[in-house]
Amino acid sequence: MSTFVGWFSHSQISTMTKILLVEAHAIVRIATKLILNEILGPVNIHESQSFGASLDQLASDQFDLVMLDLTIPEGESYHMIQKLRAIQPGVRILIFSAKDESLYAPHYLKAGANGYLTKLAPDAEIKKAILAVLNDERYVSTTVRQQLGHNTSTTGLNHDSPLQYLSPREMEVMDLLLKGKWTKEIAGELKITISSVSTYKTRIFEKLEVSNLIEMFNKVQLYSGSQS
Amino acid sequence: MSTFVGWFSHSQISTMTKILLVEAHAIVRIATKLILNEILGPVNIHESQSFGASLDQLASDQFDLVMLDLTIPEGESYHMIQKLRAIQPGVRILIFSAKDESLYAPHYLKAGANGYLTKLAPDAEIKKAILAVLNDERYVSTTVRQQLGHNTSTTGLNHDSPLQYLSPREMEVMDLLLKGKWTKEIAGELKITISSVSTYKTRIFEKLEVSNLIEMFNKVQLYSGSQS
DNA sequence: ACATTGTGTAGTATTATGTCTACATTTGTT
DNA sequence: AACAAATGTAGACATAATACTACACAATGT
Repeated sequence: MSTFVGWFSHSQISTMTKILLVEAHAIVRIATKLILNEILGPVNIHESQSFGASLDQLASDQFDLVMLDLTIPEGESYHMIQKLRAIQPGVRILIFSAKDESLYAPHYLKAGANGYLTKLAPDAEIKKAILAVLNDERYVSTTVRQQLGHNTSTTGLNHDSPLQYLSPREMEVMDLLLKGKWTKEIAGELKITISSVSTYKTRIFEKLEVSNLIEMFNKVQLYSGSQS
Repeated sequence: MSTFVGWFSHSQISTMTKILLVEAHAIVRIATKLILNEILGPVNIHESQSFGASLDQLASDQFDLVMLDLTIPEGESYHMIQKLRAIQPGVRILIFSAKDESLYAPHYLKAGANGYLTKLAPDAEIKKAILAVLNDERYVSTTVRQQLGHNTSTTGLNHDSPLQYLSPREMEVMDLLLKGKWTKEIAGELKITISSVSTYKTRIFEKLEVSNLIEMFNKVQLYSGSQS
């Protein structure tokens, strides 16, 4: 059952490949390590169970790849990409998340991730994604690839996720809103005024064509089955 | 690194232990199988990627244990317990979910689950949970155990939904709230003052033990079952 | 290079909502 | 029957949220 695929091509890396798993769920880390060993052979894997911890690890060690879960404790949505890159500009970042890819992938790719892999992906797809990113290719599922291609408006019909039209900041606010945070709380968390949060809220509602939280909840739920 | 613990005690089961993993994420299934093999030795594992599929499998095969993720496609919150038991009354059910245990565990235990294991649990805890449930013990984390102990008033088999404690008027207001109506609108519709609506809202939140609309939404979803 | 749209951010005035308190009616309980 | 708890309802007052408006700066289109 060993599916050792061999070293990834163009192997510029002479020392052992070093990978950081940023993932709070032990059960996921276990299987990920297994898969990494299957496709890469002996490999140097470090783990973080919070985003803060991952920053520390990046600061003290050079990594080839970071596999990043989005629902990590201390997570800061798309800012995480920037913060990781601020420490190691060249590090490859593969998002590995349970959040619906068609909803979130475009945003994270835009923010600079090298790939977005959903946890719904089968075994083979996971391997493909890891190898692709290690070879400096961008990884997205075919679904998302089509989605990204489509929305360059050729057909009047686009049944893409409405979330695509949200700006990064709006996205961030929406996530917090979806967690049940109130305006004031969000303002504090993002260190902006309540007024600004209100503005985002208004714009989000407009873009999503909803008029209240519940409708928004339903609309997003529609596209994003699960995440917990 | 093999942590084979041996057969679980009181092994009434002569044939090979049969386990059903109801889990949409391949990555989680992989590690779970690994762990099961570590603690139980050779074991007969089946997998379902949707709740519907799991019902089919239960109907055609006898299982010792079902490990059930709550965010499974076609999932129906706590009704799933009843439906599984309707097919195999004696089957042990261990919830294995990423949802916050202190919020959800009590409800699922009341609904009849044999244990609630969070995906945040470390390796060792996962093993403990599986073995406990296979030995017909109820498994909960120590956190939740304390939580359950606290409200001794509810300790007595009260396995109904908190929605039952709402008065008719409160129920009415809640329904409107769930439709996204705002306070003012509800007041108009029910021909009472805004102030009264506010009072109901407060009482509803108290009874449901939630602090905002989103939590309320989730809680109600939990008890009033399926739709998607 | 210039015009336009999108994005991040707030101030202020206005409006909505929540909190605390209160009280008359039911309803439930010994 | 007698008393306690739950229910339906509000007023006064305090706090929170929104609508407008505005503006700088980035991104994009022509």
